[in-house]
Amino acid sequence: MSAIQKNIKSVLTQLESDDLNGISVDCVIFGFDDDELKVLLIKSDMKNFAGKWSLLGDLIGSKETLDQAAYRILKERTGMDDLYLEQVRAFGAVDRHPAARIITVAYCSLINIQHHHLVRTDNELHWHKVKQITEMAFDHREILDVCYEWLQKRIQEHPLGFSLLPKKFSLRELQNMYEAISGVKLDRRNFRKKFFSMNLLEDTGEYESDVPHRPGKLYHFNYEKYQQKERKKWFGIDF
Amino acid sequence: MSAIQKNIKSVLTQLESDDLNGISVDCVIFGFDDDELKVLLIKSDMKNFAGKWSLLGDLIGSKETLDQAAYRILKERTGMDDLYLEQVRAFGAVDRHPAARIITVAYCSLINIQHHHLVRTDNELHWHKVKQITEMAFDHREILDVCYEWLQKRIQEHPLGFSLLPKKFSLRELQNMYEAISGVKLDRRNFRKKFFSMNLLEDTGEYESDVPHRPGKLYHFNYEKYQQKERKKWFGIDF
DNA sequence: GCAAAAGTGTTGGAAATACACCCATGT
DNA sequence: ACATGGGTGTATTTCCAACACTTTTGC
Repeated sequence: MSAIQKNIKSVLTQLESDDLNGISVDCVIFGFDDDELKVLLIKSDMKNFAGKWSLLGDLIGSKETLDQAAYRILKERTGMDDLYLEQVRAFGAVDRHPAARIITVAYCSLINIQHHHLVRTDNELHWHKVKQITEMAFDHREILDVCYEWLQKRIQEHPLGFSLLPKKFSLRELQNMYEAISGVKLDRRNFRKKFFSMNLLEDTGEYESDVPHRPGKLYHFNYEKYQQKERKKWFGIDF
Repeated sequence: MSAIQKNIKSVLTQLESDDLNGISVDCVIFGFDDDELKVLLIKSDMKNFAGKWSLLGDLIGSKETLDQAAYRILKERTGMDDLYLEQVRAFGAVDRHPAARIITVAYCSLINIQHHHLVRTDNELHWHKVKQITEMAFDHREILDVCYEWLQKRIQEHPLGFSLLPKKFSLRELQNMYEAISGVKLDRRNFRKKFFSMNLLEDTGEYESDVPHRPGKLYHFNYEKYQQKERKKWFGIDF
């Protein structure tokens, strides 16, 4: 066996060994429309999962960070690059992908469905009602579940939910969004009190139009003011 | 060029391509001793980081899940396999590892330093005070910071802090642990009220010994009771 | 007896909850 | 005129924060 052959054997062995695995990024892209939480899915093009719905994902490039890969996937599909995006966690079951050992890092993204048009609509890219989704390809159902629970928790402690709404929104829309995501009905007056007391909603002076009732005021969320606000460090033990 | 050589070239090309990356798991193992939060580190054996401290990590095997890899690393170093362990998140900066493109998944683990003896103490495995750590190898300082913030938040909403204490502990120890991790001084009476009102601490009937003052009662945390307790779903918007 | 921490209740203020009526608009 | 949701205030309750003295043990 020649030296180069030995060298090559070593490389091939490495490939089978513990050292190398594939890594992908999967994006759970949530939208809010018609008072319901939706998620953007495509039809899987793998034989094993023919007809099943799948998250938007791709293998990560060797020259891009995880965040960059996630933004790239979003941009490819939505054409937008200013979306809210955050890593949730990695999923590493051995047999989660039938073709190879692929570990995936799940990202959660929030998008305003109205402001947005899908760029590539191949593979039947569609919005699906989160509540109505049943079976999915790979372990994507588990990933979706984890991301949905992450979102339910996260909207309570961080103002990311505004990314689901238009820049200018009514308090009703805001409340519907919170109710749809959390699954909890909230008192309208207390909800308003809560948000007004934060001093982060600014009156745009505009009103809803095309509603068959008294139009509500439109507000926008002042994110800069939120950033400058000092966070309280300790919230208190509660479990 | 022979067929095998072509094949090999293709494999080598793949190695350089976007498809394959290395994946590791790094464990941030916290302990609590002498009223201070500590973390378990080893001296890096990489030339680039000679003398710098490093988290406990390893490449993931092709037949093990991420969680299994993390438990394996813990077991190898501590000899224990019933530790609290939870994934925090993945880190994927392109140049975070000087030798290759390695993405790592960070896990946070909590251990009671007393109940435990280090099995392999090579590479100067040692406990370090979290507050006194400065420079570290790779991006491990960032990982540690993220995990520490994760811990500060997590102990408020989940009873994982008990893993840092002996099975039987005094309320003083419990409070010291919370104060050390959060960096916030708490009122002793209110702290007691809080924990007693949960009905999850059980009086063991035993008392501290070898303390130069009135000994305190020892309690243990009833985790089963905690599990059975129904969680309240909605905590309220607060940001 | 002295040092050092254990143990224990009350009170005032803030925040969360529950709740009902009039108003503006489109049809 | 009527149907629909917008907009508003108050009373009650619950939770949190502040605060001081007596008790028990080791030395």
